[in-house]
Amino acid sequence: MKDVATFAGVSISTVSRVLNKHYRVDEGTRKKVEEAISAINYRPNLMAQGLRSKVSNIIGLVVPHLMNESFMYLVNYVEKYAREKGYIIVIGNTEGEPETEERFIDSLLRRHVDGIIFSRVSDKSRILRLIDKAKIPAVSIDRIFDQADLAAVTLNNRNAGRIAAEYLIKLGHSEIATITGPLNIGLSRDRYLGFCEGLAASGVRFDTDRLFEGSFYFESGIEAVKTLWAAPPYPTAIFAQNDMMAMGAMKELVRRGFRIPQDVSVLGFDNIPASAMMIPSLSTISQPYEEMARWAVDLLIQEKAENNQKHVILDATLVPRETTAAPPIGVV
Amino acid sequence: MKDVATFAGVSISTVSRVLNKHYRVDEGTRKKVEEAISAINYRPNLMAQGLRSKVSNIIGLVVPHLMNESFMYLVNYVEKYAREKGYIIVIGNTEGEPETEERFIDSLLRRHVDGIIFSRVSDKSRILRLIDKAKIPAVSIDRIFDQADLAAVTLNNRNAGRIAAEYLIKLGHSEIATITGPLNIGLSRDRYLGFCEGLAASGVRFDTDRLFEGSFYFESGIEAVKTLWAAPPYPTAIFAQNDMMAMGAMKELVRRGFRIPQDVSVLGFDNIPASAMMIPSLSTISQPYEEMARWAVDLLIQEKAENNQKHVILDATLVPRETTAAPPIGVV
DNA sequence: TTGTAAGCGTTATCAT
DNA sequence: ATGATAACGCTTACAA
Repeated sequence: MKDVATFAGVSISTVSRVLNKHYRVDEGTRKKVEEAISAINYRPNLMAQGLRSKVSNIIGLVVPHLMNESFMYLVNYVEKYAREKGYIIVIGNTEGEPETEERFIDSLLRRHVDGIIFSRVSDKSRILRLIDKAKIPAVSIDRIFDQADLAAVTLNNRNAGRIAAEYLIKLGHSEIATITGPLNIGLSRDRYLGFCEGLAASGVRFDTDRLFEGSFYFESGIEAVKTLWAAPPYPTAIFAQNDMMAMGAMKELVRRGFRIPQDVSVLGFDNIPASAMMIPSLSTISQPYEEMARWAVDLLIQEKAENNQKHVILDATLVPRETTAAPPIGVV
Repeated sequence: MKDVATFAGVSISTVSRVLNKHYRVDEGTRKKVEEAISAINYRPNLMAQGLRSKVSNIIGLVVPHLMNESFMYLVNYVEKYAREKGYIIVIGNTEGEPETEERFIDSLLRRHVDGIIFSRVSDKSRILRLIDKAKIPAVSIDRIFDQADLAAVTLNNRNAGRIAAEYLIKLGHSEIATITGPLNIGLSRDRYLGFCEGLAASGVRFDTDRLFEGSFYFESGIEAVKTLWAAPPYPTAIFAQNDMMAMGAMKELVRRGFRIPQDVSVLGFDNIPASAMMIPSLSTISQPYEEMARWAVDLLIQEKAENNQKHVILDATLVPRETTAAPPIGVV
């Protein structure tokens, strides 16, 4: 910068002023400085800028997993919208470990990032307190925190569960099983709750024999079918709270000789890319990932100005494909 | 930091000294300073540290796509190893656009990141010159650049192609088709070349009628089968250069009434999570993503010290699953 | 409109 | 062993 100044025959403050627009600078000197800048090929040092002006143009993104399609969607779209707004993303995979989580957040705070977006932070983590104390804007995805005044964007999981139940019932099913995520996670409980409500609304009673608490992993879909299909009467449809478990269920159902969807209908959740590639392609409930990411970024940026607690709830949509159909005749 | 100093009754240089170990500081004062630090809950400002000491502990990771399982693997493992080494990752999705690419690299340089890892940078991009001029350590994944003295880690794609051919031949196939990636990409050509060599080594001649140049997307797998199965004699096996195209091919083959693997064997490439979940599960060639990421990070860090051109070539491995079997009797 | 100078929070070079 | 102090590259009153 000093070089630019001497090259252009002005002081460094003038250089700074042409760099930061909205300063009144003589057209002539502006020209000279701009020429000097491109002649020297000067690039401002963002660390120094950040140190002085207290903005880093960095957003931290904290996720519990990376090898998982739904988080991949999140990372993809958050990066995209952040980039459009002039921010860069530093990403932290906490691997579910509260300690890793804390270390990462601490690193973000020491770097004075402009904001933090996190998804499914662990229950026992103290990061809320850290963030609160640092007074850094933050947005939570997939989970609401009453205590902190923290923006959040979540899916209407309860309604999504209803949608699943209503769809399966409309197809004619009444013997419906479900594989949930871990029930100590709020969104699993919500989806389950909505699912039961949806059944009840049509007068179908749900028996907990038809419930399997999974782990969101492929294998638990297999386990679920082993348990739920242990003895007749068999369900004619199954709703899994994510696509990977649905695929596990399909795998085991096919292994046992059931045809999908003629004998059993399978409905997933998440609409991961693989769901469209399955044979038959998997019917599923789709989350509006792109919209969620956009809201997260917008809330983060806006929150800096206003500071009002905001909570955005978005709705899931049904994506009917090939794994769902009417139940076999004579079974109902 | 000033606060810590006054609290402990010492000067800020002493505080700095206890922060940066390997300085000789009196045990007593060290104690006092450490107490002050935790009393005030002081956290060093990494921006200031970076400005002064010229290290940021940031690694930039540049990829052309994010919504793609193989890049997801890369991001996951690079983040993991970088974290273990004390670095954070800022991620940039260039979406294949040279301009986005350049803007991102420029932003990294202005932030004085400690290194840049990039995968499949576009041909016409000028980022090599940018990186070279900035003298920032960088490593390229999936591609070698002769011009720049740049570390690289690549897959032995040629050998991977051979492995595919040899496996299919060993199963008894001789009518083998292949779906490549875009042939203007080096790794597609290498896989194709190795594949042909593998066939030739067993005296099987490859006819370009059996070649379909795909795009690495699902749809091009479907297109490939439409073209390759337009008229008899039909291939009894097909090797796709990634799993998504293999799945597309499966989809279309099943639609046409072929059984997999009884009528047609399908072999993919990448070993994405979905490949194990397919029904039948997809045989594939696996890339050592974790090892590649570890090498990339190691090369980046080490390169700072030494500065010798390094190039690591890793080998793929066969993952036989359910979509490959002997060809149907009477066809051979 | 432009220049001077102080300061952002560190580290490193001097002295002491 | 510790303390002043300059410097890193930038922004911003304040002065001119």
